[in-house]
Amino acid sequence: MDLQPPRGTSDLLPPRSERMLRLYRSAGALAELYGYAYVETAILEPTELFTATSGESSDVVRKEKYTFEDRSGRSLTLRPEGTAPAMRAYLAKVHELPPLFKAYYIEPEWRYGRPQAGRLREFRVFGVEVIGTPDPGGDVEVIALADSYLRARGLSRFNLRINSIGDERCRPAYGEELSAYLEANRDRLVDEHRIRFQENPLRVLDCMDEGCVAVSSGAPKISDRLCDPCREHFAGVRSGLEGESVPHVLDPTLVRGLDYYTRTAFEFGSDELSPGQRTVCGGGRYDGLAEAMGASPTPGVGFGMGLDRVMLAQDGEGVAEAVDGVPRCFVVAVGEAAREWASRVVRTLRASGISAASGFEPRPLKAQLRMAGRSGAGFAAIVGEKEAGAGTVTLRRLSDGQQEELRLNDAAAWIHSQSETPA
RNA sequence: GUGGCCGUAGCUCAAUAGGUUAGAGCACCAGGUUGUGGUCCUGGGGGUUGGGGGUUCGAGUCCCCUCGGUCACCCCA
Repeated sequence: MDLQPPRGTSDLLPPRSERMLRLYRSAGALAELYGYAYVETAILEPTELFTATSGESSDVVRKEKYTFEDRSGRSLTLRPEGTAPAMRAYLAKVHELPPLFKAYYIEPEWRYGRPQAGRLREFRVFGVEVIGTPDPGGDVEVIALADSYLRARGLSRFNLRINSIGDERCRPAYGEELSAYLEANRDRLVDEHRIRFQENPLRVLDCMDEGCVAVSSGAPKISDRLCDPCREHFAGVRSGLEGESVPHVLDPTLVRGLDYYTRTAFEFGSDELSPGQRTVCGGGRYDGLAEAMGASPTPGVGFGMGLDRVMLAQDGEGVAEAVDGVPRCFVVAVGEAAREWASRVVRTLRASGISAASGFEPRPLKAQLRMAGRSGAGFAAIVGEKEAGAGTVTLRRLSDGQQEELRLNDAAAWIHSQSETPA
């Protein structure tokens, strides 16, 4: 039997699983500090939710859908992104929720494609959404939150690019102008775009093909064509970021891959990752999303952050996150007669707030001590016939071998009094 | 999804131009030390060479398919 997880998925085991849990917990803590509520949505959605919102021309819908039919013939899709499900869930319960709804989630998402490092079919995402306000303050807050999170996770070698891609008032006109321009220069575009630009001309702008780049550089810029409200909104976002001291650069070629985005688009990229997948966090405003689902207009802004990539960026920057899940004290039982007392020791330590573990099996003392050392524990509690008879426990500091025999009731206090950093 | 590279013990690797029972280090287990780990010594377990098929007297080595990883592209988290 093949023990590998399915292609493009990954198992997480210590220490990486511990680090990932750290990323989850710190994400939750930060989001809650900003006043965001935790939400969960179904991992499966009707396929239509994504085709109707992301857009038929988006890559997610065209070739990355993880789609199958259930037993009743319904087409279901493993969510490739979190915003549409979050908005769907919000709209379904809109009357029970506050008009300004700030939500965060930590969830797996799926995209079907050829996997490589930092690009998985199943990947872990920390996302936040501010639903119910068109104010640039919302944009600024989610961006500042992402920036703050990355820095708190020890990262510094990343940058933030932002752009405004307009809204339904100014984008269509710009799109036509851009289309006309691309049409006139189509012979210089890469093959794939000669046809495709008609579906969504904005897409050509972030193409890395030499010819496309050359054409893009001479193309009309959306920033020069924004309608007044969009221009004002974007100015608000930028000055807000200045006010929050969030470093960023304007990138007129930045376009989001999903159709529902309006106005603000942004991406955080890590210098530690391969150029092709350096994006660690992407997001933007989606004031048209609710309408795409047939609901009344509801503005929103948010981001999705790829935590697998955040961890890779940490690897690249040499960030060492503290590891949990290691017992403070490893209890060693010598001989059958001491086993009962040993489990009493384990219970007592735990009741005093000291994480304690044992090896379960009656192995030789040296083997158990080896296990204690391997476990990463700071201390070993040696319990044999002698201790069992005397109601004591021998505590050994594993960093230097110093040890002391104490009454069980004094053991926890003694460990607490020791240095917090066992070697 | 397109193209390239890679795949030998848990890990890192070795195995002359196809040639006998596929080796080593680390890790793991046991003993030396019947109550003291991380050092040392001795011994031990562990591989259908990713899987399948083919060529050959003979395949880890050559060919095909397949699975997986990886890099670039597409695109993004």
